[in-house]
Amino acid sequence: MNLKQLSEMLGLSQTTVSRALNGYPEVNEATRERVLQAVQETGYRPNKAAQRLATGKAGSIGLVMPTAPGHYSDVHFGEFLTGLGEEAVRHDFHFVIMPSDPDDEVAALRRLAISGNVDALFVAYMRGHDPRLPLLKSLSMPFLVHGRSFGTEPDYPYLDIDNEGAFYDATRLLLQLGHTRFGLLNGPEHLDFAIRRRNGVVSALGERGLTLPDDCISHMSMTDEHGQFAMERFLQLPERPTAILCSSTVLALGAIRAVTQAGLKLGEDISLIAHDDVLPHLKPENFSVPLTTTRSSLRAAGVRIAQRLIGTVKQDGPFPEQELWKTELIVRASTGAAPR
Amino acid sequence: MNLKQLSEMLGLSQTTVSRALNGYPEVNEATRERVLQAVQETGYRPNKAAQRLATGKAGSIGLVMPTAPGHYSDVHFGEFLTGLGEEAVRHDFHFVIMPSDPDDEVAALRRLAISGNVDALFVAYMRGHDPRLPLLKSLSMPFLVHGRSFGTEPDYPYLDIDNEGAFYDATRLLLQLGHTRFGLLNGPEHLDFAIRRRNGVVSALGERGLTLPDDCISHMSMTDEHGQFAMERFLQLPERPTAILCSSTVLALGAIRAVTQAGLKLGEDISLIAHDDVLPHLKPENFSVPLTTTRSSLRAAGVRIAQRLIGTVKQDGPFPEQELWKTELIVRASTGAAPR
DNA sequence: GTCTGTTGTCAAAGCGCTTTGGAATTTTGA
DNA sequence: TCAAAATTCCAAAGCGCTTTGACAACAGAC
Repeated sequence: MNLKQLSEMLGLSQTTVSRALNGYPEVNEATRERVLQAVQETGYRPNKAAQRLATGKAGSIGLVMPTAPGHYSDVHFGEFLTGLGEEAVRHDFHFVIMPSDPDDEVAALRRLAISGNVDALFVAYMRGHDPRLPLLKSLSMPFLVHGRSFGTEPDYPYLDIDNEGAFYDATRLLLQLGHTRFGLLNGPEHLDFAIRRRNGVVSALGERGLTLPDDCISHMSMTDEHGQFAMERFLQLPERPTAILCSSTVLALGAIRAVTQAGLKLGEDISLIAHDDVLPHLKPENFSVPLTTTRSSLRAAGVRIAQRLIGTVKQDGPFPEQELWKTELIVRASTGAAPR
Repeated sequence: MNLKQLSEMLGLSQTTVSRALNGYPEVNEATRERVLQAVQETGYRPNKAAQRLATGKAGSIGLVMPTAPGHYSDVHFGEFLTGLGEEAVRHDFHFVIMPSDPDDEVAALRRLAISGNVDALFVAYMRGHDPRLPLLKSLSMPFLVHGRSFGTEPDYPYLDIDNEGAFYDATRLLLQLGHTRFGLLNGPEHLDFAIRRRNGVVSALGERGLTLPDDCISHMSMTDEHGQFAMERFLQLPERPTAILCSSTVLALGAIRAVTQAGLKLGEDISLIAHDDVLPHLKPENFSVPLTTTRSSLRAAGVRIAQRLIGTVKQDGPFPEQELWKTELIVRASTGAAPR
């Protein structure tokens, strides 16, 4: 069943039927009703390829999925993708995913762009001085980045959370509780959010004349395994930290295991604040000691990004080019006064 | 730059240029060279939408990605996807991914099929009596399943590994080593592979007149967390098992942590065999006690599945409809004679 | 010299949709 | 009442590719 057949059936021209379906105003409401009715009955669905050819819009957004030997396809990515997906489905958009070795992302992104299969691009896992940015800017295709790229002029559309502010505030809270020795369990060193979070901590400490020693910073991909391992190292330091900042509740999971196994009490011997991406299977309030967190929903970010991207493609805009979301600092039981 | 312009530039017809590019035999080699040369210079790329419209092929395969509240987007899925991706890139195919709540997969699959964006469908995470199978069969679109569906007539194209055989063999090995009390750390109960693996164990035990008590079977999603937790429970049983079968090296990671923390020695007090999907970040030979495993590369399965699916779409076939891969049983240090 | 077969090329007909530029028809305003 | 404006619809021209059917051009066979 195609447009031609449908329109013949209705005794209308293809034009009118097409317009009725696409919500153009110049078609009589009664006629539109009749068309919609017929669509229901016949199960007509416009041919996507033809639509694409005629409109030049693919109805899809492309993204490169980092996945390669050694790369942990992590829960955070899945959660974010869910948000994107939720919104995409609503607009009958879809994703084209190009899996790629993280070292080859620029090339993968270019392939995706010139493949002609996507209207817009999305990138995440931003690094400092990210090499994908120049490519994206040169591509004359809408794009949106999740996060930012430290060290690059912020003249591109992004959605980010205030990582620096979040960790600055968290650090301040711990300082107010009397802590002086800090540890930071962070994401991979080259990633933008990790850089900014560290800066937040360092800057809050600096205001009190404190520093964050190198052996109290640990960069790693964010699995609970790594969290445990890194925390164990912290605990063996001669002057072990009493206050821990943690880039993910997943890391915190492991870190807390280490704390418990060392016979220490969370919230008493060790205070910990984790960033909470609102992963549905890992609620900070369900930890044996409920976790103090900085919160910002990764899924909500996914939804918003899909909205903006799809809006741009459909020219529904205008959307703000750049958004910086504040995080919430939620105090629970994992933070307490510094032990003396 | 489009076909028309290119052909005018070359003084050839669109037909000839098109044929030259698509490898038709009826075009002079010299002409073909000339065309290829021009393509190089101009950077001409055929418009995908037009190709799709003309050929009716989208050049893409669709899959539903389970991702929802409570669903762990696990490493196994990422690893498999990488294999699919590797092969897809080679053929200039791409994926269309529809994220979906696992409870809504049938609907998601249907949406994907009728979206007109894909030539073929792929499904994984098969369950017993999987409700997607009837849908797929009714859809008149090529599809391929990874795994099988226990309890459904196997009259659909699949690629699976011999899960039952793998766990049967592994159990036999442990029996030969003198073990009599077994534990099984398995994947989610409703999934096909988990069912078959359990059957393999039960059947090998049955031959010796042994059984697998209910409290020695644990079904869970395959994270190391869960592995640790389940193993801890096993260790507290009055008659604790000495031989453990484990559905993933990820589970094994946690299980071994539990074993170690209980002060037991792997390969002496407890023997363990895990199934190894060849996850690049988790090599069984690098475990503190190298792991005895049944091995089958998930990524290789991805590659093969992409091959078959793409081949089917391009009518390159014929491919065998159904493939059952044997696993390798590789003995390392985590298995030893039963303690007495 | 005609006839059959090959080989290399082309014009033109789709593929199924959107959109442009009117053309009918009805409503409005004076 | 009639011209102008608004409303509703249509025919036809693309979008950029593949593929069908036909046609020159040339070779070798008779």
